[in-house]
Amino acid sequence: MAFLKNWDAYGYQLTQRLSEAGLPEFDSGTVYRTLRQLEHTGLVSSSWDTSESGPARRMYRLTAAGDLFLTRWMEALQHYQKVIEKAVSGTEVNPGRARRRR
Amino acid sequence: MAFLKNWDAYGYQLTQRLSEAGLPEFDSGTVYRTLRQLEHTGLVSSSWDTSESGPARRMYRLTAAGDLFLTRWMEALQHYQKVIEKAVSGTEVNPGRARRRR
DNA sequence: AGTCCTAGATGCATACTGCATCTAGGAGAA
DNA sequence: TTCTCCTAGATGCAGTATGCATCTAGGACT
Repeated sequence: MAFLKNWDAYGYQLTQRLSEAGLPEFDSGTVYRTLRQLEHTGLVSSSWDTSESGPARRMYRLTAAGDLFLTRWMEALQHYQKVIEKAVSGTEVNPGRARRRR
Repeated sequence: MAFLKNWDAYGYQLTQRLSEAGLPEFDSGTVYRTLRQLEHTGLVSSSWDTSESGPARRMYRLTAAGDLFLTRWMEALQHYQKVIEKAVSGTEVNPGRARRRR
């Protein structure tokens, strides 16, 4: 979804952008299915584009809901990363063991 | 794995730490299965702990390989986050369209 | 004896993924 | 013209992963 934020795109283009961006090769099958599902959920919308030559393309565009979702998701991602870093850099060793009795 | 970095732990404890840390509730079934799999891969090692009362617990500990893997994984995570942020903040609108002919 | 908590494991149905394959439009070469 | 290749999207299938519920079992407290 991040790759749709400012650039509307169609699926094939997305798979290329993703791999060019060095992301772990997203399978095109997964990309297409994910786009359809996002559309079903209302986070992206699509329309057929027959303006140029070649086979018809399905243009995808983030909806307002998708934009909001992406923002929230990225906030969550940052939050998780902080949590993970805190966990890794935590200097406590085996904190709070042996408080079993009640 | 981040939650094993400096604290050895057993599965039940991990599920608690994860939920206390505000991470999207990891299912205990998934946690146990994942630990077993990590052990199978050699990223963590385990031993039975019967020192305290209650049912026996399986203590998990990061191996050297696991430590290395975690480091690499966190580097990758940061990289992906940068890529995503770059994608989102990109101001280009529909770059390089219409270069289809060859 | 009965209930509750800790600790781990597993069965099952569903969901997701990678891989291969299929349709189809069109460009360029032979 | 015919053959081949590239773009574009979709789908079947097998393997894997997940969430949920359930099961065993030790021990504490009432």
